[in-house]
Amino acid sequence: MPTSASAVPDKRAAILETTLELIAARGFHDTPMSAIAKESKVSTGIIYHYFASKDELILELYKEIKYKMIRDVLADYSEQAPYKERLRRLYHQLIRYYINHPKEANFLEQFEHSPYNDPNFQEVFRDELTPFIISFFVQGMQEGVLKDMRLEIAVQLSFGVAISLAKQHNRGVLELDEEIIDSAVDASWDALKK
Amino acid sequence: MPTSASAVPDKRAAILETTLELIAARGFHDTPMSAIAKESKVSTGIIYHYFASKDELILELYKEIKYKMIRDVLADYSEQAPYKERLRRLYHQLIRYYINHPKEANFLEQFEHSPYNDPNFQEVFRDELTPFIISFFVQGMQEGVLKDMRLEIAVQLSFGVAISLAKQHNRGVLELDEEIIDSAVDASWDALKK
Amino acid sequence: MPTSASAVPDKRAAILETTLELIAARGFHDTPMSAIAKESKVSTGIIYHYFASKDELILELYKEIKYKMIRDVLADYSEQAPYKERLRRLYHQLIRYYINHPKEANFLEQFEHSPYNDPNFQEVFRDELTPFIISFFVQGMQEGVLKDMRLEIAVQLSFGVAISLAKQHNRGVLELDEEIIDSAVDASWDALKK
Amino acid sequence: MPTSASAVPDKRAAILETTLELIAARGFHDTPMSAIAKESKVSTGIIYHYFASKDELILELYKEIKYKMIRDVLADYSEQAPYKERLRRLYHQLIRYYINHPKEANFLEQFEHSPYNDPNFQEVFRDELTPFIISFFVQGMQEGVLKDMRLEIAVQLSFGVAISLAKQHNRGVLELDEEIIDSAVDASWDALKK
DNA sequence: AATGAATGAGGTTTCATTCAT
DNA sequence: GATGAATGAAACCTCATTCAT
Repeated sequence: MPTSASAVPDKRAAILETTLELIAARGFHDTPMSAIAKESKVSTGIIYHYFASKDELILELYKEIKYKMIRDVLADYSEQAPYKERLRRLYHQLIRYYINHPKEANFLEQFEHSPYNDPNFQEVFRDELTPFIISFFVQGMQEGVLKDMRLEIAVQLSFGVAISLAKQHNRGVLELDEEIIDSAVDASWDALKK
Repeated sequence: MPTSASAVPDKRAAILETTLELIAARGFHDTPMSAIAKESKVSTGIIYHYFASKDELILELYKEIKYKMIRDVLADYSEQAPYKERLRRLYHQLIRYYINHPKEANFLEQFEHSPYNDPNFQEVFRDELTPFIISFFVQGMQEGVLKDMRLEIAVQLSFGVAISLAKQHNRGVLELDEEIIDSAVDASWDALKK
Repeated sequence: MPTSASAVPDKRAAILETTLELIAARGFHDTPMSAIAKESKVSTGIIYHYFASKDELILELYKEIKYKMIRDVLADYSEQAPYKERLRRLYHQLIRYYINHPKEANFLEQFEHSPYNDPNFQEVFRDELTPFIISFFVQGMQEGVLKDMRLEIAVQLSFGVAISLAKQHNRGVLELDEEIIDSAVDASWDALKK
Repeated sequence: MPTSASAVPDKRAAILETTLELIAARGFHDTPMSAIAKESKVSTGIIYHYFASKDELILELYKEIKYKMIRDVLADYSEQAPYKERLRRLYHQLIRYYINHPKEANFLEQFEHSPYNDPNFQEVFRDELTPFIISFFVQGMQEGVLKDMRLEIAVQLSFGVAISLAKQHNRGVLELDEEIIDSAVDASWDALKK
């Protein structure tokens, strides 16, 4: 009998962790609930105590990972630094997160390119990153340091590129280091700056 | 009794077309063979006459679409034009293909972010686009018109951005036109050029 | 609410029993899992909870029946009786088992003449009857009461004949009684004795 | 275009031969018509030109093999030889056939222990061996050279044993030679003779 | 005679979910 | 909270048979 709170195994967390691992390794279509239960060392029944359905479990996992990622990436952001430096830090943070959390990165990619990521869901889902990014680029344009261009283009030329590079690093087809990342930042900067 | 070739119902093609439509609309995990058969107006059995398994069907569909895309995108490419113009044309062709073939684009995205796209498969798969793109950027750097940078970075700053924009257009979150595309080309060009 | 153990429906046992009945009546190739499920009054799914596959189910059934048969046949065996008497008792017990368990007998015959009975399986399968029979005949030869002959020949001249006769009885082409069995024992004895 | 009769491939014979091979190797339940067609290098359709159904094909194969076996076994039978010698020759011939035709032997065993061998079929099937064997033993008893016993017992003590030994030889668990066979004949003879 | 594409019922197995304990 | 036996619809795939050519 456990006598301290910490001795209670947090089944909910174990289920989420296992789900992440299995989907990262085998994909949505090869991750049955039975495998999640077995790997988590819980019964199938208890999963339905914590999550209404498999879809709810996956959606919940997505939310938690996405929020954690946003928190991480924005952690050391400072309004004080010069604009390009702020871009550089975000760029690095984004890549760092993807590289340090390959399973999470893989899951996010799979999710966002699958039918789970339907419009209804994204409407309900409160993403705090998008408004931040919008204001980041709007601010740069208003300050006259960035070209006037569609925000979507600016995002892809910077963070979109960062994510693509991190994905290639995780796949093992491109070895990133600080220098290479900085060269990408510089090139992106050339694309964005007035 | 029809005697023309067009009267021959090409079941194999019908199956591939239906598979594309269903996966684009509903995703891998919601596209059973029974639905493909019904929608194609063929029996389930005949699918296995043309394709050894569901996986084979999906892999074959991927190959056919990818090859067609490559052919389309490279169709009007000309070595004669100045370098930036050649980039611009590829950029536009890529976007045009994605916009004119939203189902194919969607399928490619889903496939390439799913476990179907495992290393074993890509090793066997003969992609003719990658070598072309490599030589395109290597040439630009050797001519001194492009910055020296990792090819992967150059690719993302140009074609990666193009694809991302086309995807957003197809999702309805960004309305692309020639002018906007050209502004993206210009920004990419600033990123790449020496 | 029933509280006795007998109220617990032993689905595993029901599945095995039904499988035996159906295969005895209709053969391997006409005994689908769906029929086993329906006849056992269980869902198809639960069969796979107890048995990994149809083959596993059949193999398991074979093992259980074979072990039970061996136990039954050897039940009243006594080292005390004279040699011929011991032979006679084994002969009778074997026939009795086959006659009293026609479904089991039929299943064993079908199994042992089918590809299920491949060498790999028999190697793993621990048959306790074979070593017993070997020592039974070796002992008889060492005591000088039996002719020296290959064990396989001795086995067929006695127990092989017993089984064949029991099978014919079960098929209704030969009505066995104690007297007829004893006449077979006597003839077998003439074949074996020195 | 074939110009001689011998150039015409005898598809019917090829189908029967392939069926024999496949069933001997893989069993009834793993020998689909498609495999028979492929291995025979004919179309599936043509099988139905020669045989009304799969069951007909198998029944026909059984008949042909059984008749050939009977012809072979009885080939050198002579009423002239002394009784025990006649028994010995039949014994050897039976074993020789089984050993020289392992696929046929295997097929016969599988067939006769499967539901294909139902009473309706055996009633229609004109087996010329059974009447021969009956008269062989009846004659021996009438001549006073054999014990009076049920014919079924006599059959098993002689030919039943012979077949069992041949089967064991084919399975590789018992190496038969003339001497061993003769020792079995002698033992059987002791069982049968008055 | 011969082909082999085509059918579709039915085979084995999986899996999200429920529920008695 | 927790278990895991149980359900049954539905998944993928097979296969005997047919039929237009």
